[in-house]
Amino acid sequence: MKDPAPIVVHQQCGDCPIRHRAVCARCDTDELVQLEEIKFYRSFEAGQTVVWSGDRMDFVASVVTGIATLTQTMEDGRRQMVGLLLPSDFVGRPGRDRAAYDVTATTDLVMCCFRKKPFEDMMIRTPHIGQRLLEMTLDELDAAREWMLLLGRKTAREKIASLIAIIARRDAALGLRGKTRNLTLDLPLTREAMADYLGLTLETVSRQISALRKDGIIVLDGKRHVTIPDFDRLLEEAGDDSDGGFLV
Amino acid sequence: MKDPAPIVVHQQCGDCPIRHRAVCARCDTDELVQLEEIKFYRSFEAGQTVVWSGDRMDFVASVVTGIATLTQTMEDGRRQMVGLLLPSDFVGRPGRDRAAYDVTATTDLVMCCFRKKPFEDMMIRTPHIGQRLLEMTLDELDAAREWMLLLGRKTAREKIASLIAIIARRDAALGLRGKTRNLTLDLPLTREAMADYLGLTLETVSRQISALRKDGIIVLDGKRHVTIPDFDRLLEEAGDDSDGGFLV
DNA sequence: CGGACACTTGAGTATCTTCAACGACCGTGG
DNA sequence: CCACGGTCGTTGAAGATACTCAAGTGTCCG
Repeated sequence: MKDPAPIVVHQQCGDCPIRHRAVCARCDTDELVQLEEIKFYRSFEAGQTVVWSGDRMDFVASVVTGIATLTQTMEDGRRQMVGLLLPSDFVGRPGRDRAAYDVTATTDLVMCCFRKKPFEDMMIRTPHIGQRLLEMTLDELDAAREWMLLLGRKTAREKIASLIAIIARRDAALGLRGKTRNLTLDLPLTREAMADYLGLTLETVSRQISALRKDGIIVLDGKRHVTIPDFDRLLEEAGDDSDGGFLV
Repeated sequence: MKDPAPIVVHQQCGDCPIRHRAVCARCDTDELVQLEEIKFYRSFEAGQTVVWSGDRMDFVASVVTGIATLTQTMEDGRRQMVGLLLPSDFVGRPGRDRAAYDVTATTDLVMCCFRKKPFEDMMIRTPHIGQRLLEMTLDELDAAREWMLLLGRKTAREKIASLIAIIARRDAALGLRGKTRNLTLDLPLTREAMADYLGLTLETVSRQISALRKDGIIVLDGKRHVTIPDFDRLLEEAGDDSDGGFLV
């Protein structure tokens, strides 16, 4: 086993990579000082569980770096991913003391955690936080609803194409963009995790990725590195309205 | 065609049936007075469209009575319902001026609408509204995620059982409850609308309802009226954790 | 009575899953 | 160094589930 990821003891909010996208985005300098009081960092290695569904959770948090997933599991083991958390995304729910989902680090992960009670108190005093959280939650709700369309109505091939398109857009939104055409990205998920996200089996995921590759929609370099020669063509395969390929 | 549903010109918020559940739930008397200034009622007949996806929307609203649906449609006509709006549920998004989904009245419907701009201004002045909206949005997000599990991983039979269970719970939450066992309810949706909700075809919906009836899980009286002899048995069929049959 | 609408049921088929075997990669330990 | 086991991924064959197409029922309403 690798050494545990280093614990970052402290970091100034001003230098934080997610300063302008996270729940604290609208906070002024004074409010940041208050947040610094109640925050602490936690690191997780790829594969580690952050919390289990039903566990007591005495903090809320922002993803600083890395990727985490939210999953639900049925008694017989069927699993569905219900959220993919990228840097700046928020975890936990003010006003609830137990986790509703399993949270798992799929890459090495650093989270900026706030003790729950002080955070809730601060939300009442500090409208900026609640406002930003509302905005982020509404965005997540939109994303969830788009995902419902995918889960309910898209074919396996369309699901895979959609997933790749979504990852491409999110990478772009995080500023990793090069040009719009001949886009390149790394799949941050195993085939199994993709299957859990898409409501498929891992075999079907594998087959459809192979099919998209054979049809020239994507180019694979290794198992995880993907090049998209023609993004519009990918969007067609995804069944999305081809209009803008824009970020939400 | 029937006469249009009567337009309710005005109603005191104090007498409103959703006073304590809607976005205005936490408002004090003074705040209600301000809301009365910017509110108006709109009525729709069963089947009417409230707004089309992409349409300009200069109001946000609460469902007062009746049921509405949010649906998304793909270019080739495939449809997925992404929200079922019951009394007290909120429609529209502050900060966005176009509808993201089709909103349709499935029963006669009365909505309490707020002009968007004044409502947004008031949200800034009145934390109670934003707080309540955040709470409601988080609840909707949880519901959407539960629905993702259903869409991605449940069988047709489980989907139908889940839908019936959810409607039963929502009826109970709205106070239509009798006893917990030998529960009775009306399906507020056509087979087609159920199919759109569940990510199935209407034929599969019909077949699975028949199957649940033959197996004694439900008793049908007409097409829409359902009796549930044993709610726990229904929950088993739904694949849900059988623990509490509780509201959320 | 006839038509529209919501729903049911049947037969054949497509899609995706299940079960199974196998390949590539990687760190470990003899 | 290489064999070993583990994880991750690919591919094939058979089978189950839900879809498509089609016909038909029941009810409401003009």
